[in-house]
Amino acid sequence: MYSESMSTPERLIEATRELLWERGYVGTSPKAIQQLASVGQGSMYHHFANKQDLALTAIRRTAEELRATAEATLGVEGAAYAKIASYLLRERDVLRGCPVGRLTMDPDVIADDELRAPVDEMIAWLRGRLAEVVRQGVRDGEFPASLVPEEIASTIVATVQGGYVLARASGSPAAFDAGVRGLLALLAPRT
Amino acid sequence: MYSESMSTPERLIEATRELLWERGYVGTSPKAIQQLASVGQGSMYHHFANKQDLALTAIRRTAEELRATAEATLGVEGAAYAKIASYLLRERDVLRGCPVGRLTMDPDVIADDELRAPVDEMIAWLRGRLAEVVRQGVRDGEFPASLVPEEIASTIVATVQGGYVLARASGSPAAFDAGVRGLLALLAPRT
DNA sequence: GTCTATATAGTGATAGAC
DNA sequence: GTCTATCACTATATAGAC
Repeated sequence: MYSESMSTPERLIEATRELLWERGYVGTSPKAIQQLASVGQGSMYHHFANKQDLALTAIRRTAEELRATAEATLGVEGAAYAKIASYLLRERDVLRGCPVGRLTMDPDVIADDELRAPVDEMIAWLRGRLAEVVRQGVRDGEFPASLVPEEIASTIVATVQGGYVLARASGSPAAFDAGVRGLLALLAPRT
Repeated sequence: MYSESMSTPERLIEATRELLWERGYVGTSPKAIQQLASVGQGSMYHHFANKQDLALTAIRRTAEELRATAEATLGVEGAAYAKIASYLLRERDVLRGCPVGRLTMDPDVIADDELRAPVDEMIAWLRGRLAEVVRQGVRDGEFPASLVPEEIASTIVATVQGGYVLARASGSPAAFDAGVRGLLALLAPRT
């Protein structure tokens, strides 16, 4: 239930973001969105053409938010390892999973190029941004020159996305933390 | 459409496995199962109490199969790194994702302890089994003693599970391969 | 064991009044 | 902009005949 101070379209978008995160696209019905947003059937279809249209708006906003969150941990001054650690160790609602990554398991999102696009872009951007940081680390002698920045970046993103899977399977955030600590140990500069 | 030589329950289980992999629990309807299995409504409810019952049978079988597949790569004689590489590099239908891991993103699976149990057990077993291999590697001096086997095992499983996310987001298996190569580079014994 | 009939609720909209 | 009515279809079964 969203504040009455929010406009109707705004409440619909926020309700959709919430439900997409919780239940995915296939598991989210227009009716559920309307109820969570306290908006009538007619209103919803006045502001948005259909479920896909609303979901697209919601996904784009969520992806943009995640990008900003990541940049906040990676865009600071400092050593590459420290930036990566900061990204990996930032506070997360682990058991809820990643609101963007989880959409990749949704058949209707993957089947629809328009819905998949913002998901793809966000993850591609993150891989590229992390590759930059790894490249800096190699350049500074922090990491061995044998490492391929794009590969390590993919490993980092995968560890996070997969960490959510482990955590949700076991019902505990501990599994996520274990995976992250393992990766940090592997990345740690040998002194 | 499954062979007529398979029994009715068998066709139902196989159809359910297929659909759970493709569309998840929330996205799979009894009707879709019946059609794929070429089994009538009445037949399905004769052999299985309901959707949950059938899904449970299907999930258990898939988990068991995955366990056997993993053991085939990890249970051989050889160095720890080689076993891990063999596990990571085995052939996979990358764009389809993991038939067990994907269920962790399904709200109705996570909300139902009975459905979650086989998923949890399979992933817990895999983490434990990989931890054993890492422990062997540490014992043999293949990996630094500073590594915590349970953590590295979690990182390995997470990289695989997350690799599927990257691949499906980008629509290409290349992202999965990149993540795996990055992890193998980090694990590679420094000579 | 399999089939058809029936049932309640939900899905994803469209139409038109207010 | 919002509301109610309506719609064809699907979801998830249950009941009972064959």
